[in-house]
Amino acid sequence: MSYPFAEIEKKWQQYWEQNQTFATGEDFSKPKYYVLDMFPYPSGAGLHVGHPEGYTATDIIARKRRMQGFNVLHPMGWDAFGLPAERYAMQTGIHPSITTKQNIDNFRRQLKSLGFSYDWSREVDTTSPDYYKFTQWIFLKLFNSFYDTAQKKARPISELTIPAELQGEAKKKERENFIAGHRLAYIANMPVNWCAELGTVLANEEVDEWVGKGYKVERKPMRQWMLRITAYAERLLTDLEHVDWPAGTLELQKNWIGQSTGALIRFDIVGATPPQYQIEVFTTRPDTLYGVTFMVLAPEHPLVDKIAAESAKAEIETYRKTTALKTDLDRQLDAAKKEKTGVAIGAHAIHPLTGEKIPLYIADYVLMGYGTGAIMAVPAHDERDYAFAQQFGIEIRQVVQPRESAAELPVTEDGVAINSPIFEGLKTSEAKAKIIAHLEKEKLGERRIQYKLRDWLFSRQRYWGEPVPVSFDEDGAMVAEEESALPLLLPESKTFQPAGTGESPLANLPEWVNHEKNGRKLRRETNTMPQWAGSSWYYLRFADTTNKERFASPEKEKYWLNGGVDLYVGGAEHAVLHLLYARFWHKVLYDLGYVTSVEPFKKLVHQGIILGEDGSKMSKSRGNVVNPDTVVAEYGADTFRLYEMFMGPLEQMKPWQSKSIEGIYRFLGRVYRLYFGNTNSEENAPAKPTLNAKLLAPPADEKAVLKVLHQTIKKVGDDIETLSLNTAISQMMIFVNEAYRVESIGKEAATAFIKLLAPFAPHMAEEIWQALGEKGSIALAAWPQFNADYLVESSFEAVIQINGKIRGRTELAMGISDADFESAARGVDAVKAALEGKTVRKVIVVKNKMINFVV
RNA sequence: GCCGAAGUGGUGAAAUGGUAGACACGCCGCACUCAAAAUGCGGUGGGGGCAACCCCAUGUCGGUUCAAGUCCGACCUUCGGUACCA
Repeated sequence: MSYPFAEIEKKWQQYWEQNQTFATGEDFSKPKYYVLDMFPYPSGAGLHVGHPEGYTATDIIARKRRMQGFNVLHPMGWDAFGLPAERYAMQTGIHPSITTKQNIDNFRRQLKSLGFSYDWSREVDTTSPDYYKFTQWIFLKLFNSFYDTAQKKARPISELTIPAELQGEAKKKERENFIAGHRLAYIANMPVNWCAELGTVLANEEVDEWVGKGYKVERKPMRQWMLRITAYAERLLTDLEHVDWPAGTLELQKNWIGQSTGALIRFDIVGATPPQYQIEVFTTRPDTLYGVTFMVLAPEHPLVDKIAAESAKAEIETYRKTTALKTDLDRQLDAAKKEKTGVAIGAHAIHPLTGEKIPLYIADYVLMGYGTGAIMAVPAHDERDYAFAQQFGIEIRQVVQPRESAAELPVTEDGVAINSPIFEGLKTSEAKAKIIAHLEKEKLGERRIQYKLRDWLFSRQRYWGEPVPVSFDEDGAMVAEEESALPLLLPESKTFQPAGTGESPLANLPEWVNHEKNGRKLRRETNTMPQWAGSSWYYLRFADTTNKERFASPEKEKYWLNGGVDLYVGGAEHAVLHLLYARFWHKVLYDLGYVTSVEPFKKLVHQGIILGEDGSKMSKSRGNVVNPDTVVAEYGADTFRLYEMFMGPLEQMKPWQSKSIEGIYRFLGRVYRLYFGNTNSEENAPAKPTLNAKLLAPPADEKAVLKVLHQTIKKVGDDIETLSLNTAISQMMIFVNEAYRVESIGKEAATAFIKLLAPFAPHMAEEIWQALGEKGSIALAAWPQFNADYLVESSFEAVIQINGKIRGRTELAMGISDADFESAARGVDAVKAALEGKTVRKVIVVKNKMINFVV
């Protein structure tokens, strides 16, 4: 053993716990720093080495901020609802709350063994009723709010303007439907992935897995809770300007929201006896309107049944059935093959400009969930429409002339409008503007901004989730739980199998489902919330975890969330959903006056994945998983922390290398022996190691020591700010190498250096701090100040280049004038020789660095 | 297909447009040791030369510049995300 880490680490972990070293400061006159990790799902497998990578980085910055005098909020919690615990319960009959608790205990033990400076008194658990009380409370806020499109914000549903024609007792039902249609939480029939054999709905991500096992999954409309995130599409997009996030993540969010500008155009249906039906389409290319030769509706488009010819109805039904059975994978394959299927429905629309009859089709390449679920097809200028037209023998009419006139159809790029009377000869961008103006004038359509973002499917047919606090009376009217009655507890249960009807296991508990309120017989909602719910607001709870009345007191919210979470670190796999959902909830709470910052997470960083030693992803089946417990037992927590930070840039994917851990372990041993002298073997080690007096003696060259010390103070301090922790560690190694070389560095430098090491290797730092005779914990000592004066040098090694190639070097005084620099350079023998007989055309001097002769 | 990130020694990696390879791992050597481990010290991109030194080298090909790993253009490869979004 290179140094007694086990003993040291245990000692200081106990010390921190007993002394509450990391209790969050509550003196609100001090500046705050809120640094947050994405909280883990406490799985049965325990922590793997990927978790502590981000946790160590945040711990280092949290520890530095504390030493800099900030109030630091650095908490940890558990995203503990979720499928694995429920699956396990279905197999074993053991209640998910029991396994969840065991897993949490294990995670907590592992995290504590790594010496993270969390304030453990602020732990949150999404499955605790004290916590999900407020998850349900936020749900009620969503349920009881609507989005005011004029003010562009959410408002209480009680402020919704009810149209005059819906007033009065006779219109009660219509009025309720109107209100329900505006709520931010609403019920809809949405196509979901239904597996009859499993008796449950599957998430998109799960479909492939089960289909692979031979199960049949179909798309089926089912009653679901939805959250109206689409109302926030524009703000979720534009507010990205306010955050400091990785460029790639911003791009992913933007793509996910998927804004496109174009036009909404209305086509009348031919020959309809009243009512006069219309098809609305969205297009980003209104300039191709003259090229429309057919139209396509999504197979499940509601208008199809109303306008289809009798003769086509059988074929339509067959087509609908086959598309319903198609999985997302099938659809992707179809798209790749560029083969199109569809059915002519025997009806026609009228072209709004030419009055021509346009045939109508249904085809599954048109999706009900995007735009209006119907398109105007322009085969000459859209690849999909082109493929369809070719297969069905439909006319292809070119209306855009591209720059390269030889280009083959379909031409999807911009060009000049042709065969288009109203805007003949205009460039695409101008043609778009002109046609939209024309459509608006003639009331045939209007400008439209469309988003890809869909509303958030918020219900799951699961037991292990937050109950939705809404009931239904015998007429189906919705009755929300009173806020004062929350939490609506998840009932005890012995079985966790789905009800088989597509309802959640809660439907098997009639005594819970059926209840009475004011003499009204009510049935509870049996679907539960998705796992995303609890994680969409936990960062707010950390500001005030014990508050029973509110998710957080206004004062604490305002203090800790001022400007949002200062630094949020977690995996890139959450770049879209979790971060989008949390931002959405945050904005709703902002609109309703419950939070004060526009965005929840100011700065975001993703740690890279740690691969197995073989360079592939760690997985049980490959047998390349590294367990942090093993590493801690063998090398200690400080080595583990330092190694993970030394591996490479935080954001980068990188393989685990057991050989390199040895190097870090050796470095920490070197630090230990530097301070405590060479204690050599275990037997010889004194019980209480004494300080290495030689190290603390005044240095022979104090200036040199102070120079490398202050270089290190600067480099380590700056690098922690940019989370370049690998190079911070390199600099500390340089300092230690230098200390070994000079043998004496003096007490001041010895003390300052150990403070720099403290955020990285806190246990050893405490041990040395104590040995140095300092009082209290080093975690609360003042961070060293950098002084540039010590870095000032009197001379530098000048590099002399000729035509950009190095031809010599010479020692020169700092601040030398350009002219002196040049003559000194010309005096160097090698340079003299190289310049012999050549004409110097130009001389470039980089002050205090180098000179380049151009010959 | 589209969007994004990245390609530097045997390996992990450093490098405000200004000395490419800091710091480590590994390897080689030396000291300590009967020996080994541990530890300490030194060397280590490739090629040439006794040497001083010289040449080559940051995925490929071009360009800008006195000067390019870094900026610009095209391409290749790898990894992520996404996918009939009208």
